[in-house]
Amino acid sequence: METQGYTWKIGELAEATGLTVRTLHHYDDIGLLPAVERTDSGHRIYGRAEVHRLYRIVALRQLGLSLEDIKGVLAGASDDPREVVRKHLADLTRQIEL
Amino acid sequence: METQGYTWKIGELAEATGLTVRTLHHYDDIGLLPAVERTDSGHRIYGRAEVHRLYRIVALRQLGLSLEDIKGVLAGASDDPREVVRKHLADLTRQIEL
DNA sequence: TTGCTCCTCACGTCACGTGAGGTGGC
DNA sequence: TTGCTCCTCACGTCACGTGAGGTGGC
Repeated sequence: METQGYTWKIGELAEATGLTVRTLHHYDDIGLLPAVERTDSGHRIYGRAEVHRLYRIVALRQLGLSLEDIKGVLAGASDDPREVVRKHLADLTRQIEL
Repeated sequence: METQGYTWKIGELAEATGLTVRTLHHYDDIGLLPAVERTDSGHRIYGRAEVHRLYRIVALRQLGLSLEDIKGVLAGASDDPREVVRKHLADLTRQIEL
């Protein structure tokens, strides 16, 4: 089965999002954003799904979620992501008010 | 010469700002916010000036400045702090646009 | 062949977190 | 005396940064 549609190399994805290649390596290493495929020479290949996932990662990071928490949000297909973010904000509020 | 007016212990300052005691220890360690005085038993004492300085630190941190840069901004009496922040934002913009 | 981009270690860094073990003031 | 807050090490953590040394495709 071949990868469909347009694909991105890691440098292109970094440029498009303003992240560094190292950051994308890190996201791959911890399983937050694995490359969908590797070329024969080991180069990471990303597809449409990965790009969409990355934009969600960036948005959630912006809200102050840890990478581990983001992984949880994106993994919970049935869980309401809004609930997780709401909980995170509630935690922060509680921390400040204590 | 005695410390004038109301003074804060580190725990009070932490509670008032929502920071942790450890964070204030760290700011003291790196010289970003030294306690104005110590009690005989070594407890840190903060005065009005330190509280004001801390609020500026928190605000600048919010803008994404590193603690080292914040130190620079707060040290430069004659430099225009707005210039530093503007430079920082310009740097970020450039990074994103590159 | 020259550049540019990609790769994998692997140590460094920044801003603290988190005990460990102990002292001090109401 | 009991609690609570404070202290100093000092190692750990999170999210990458930064070379070091090498390969690969246009």
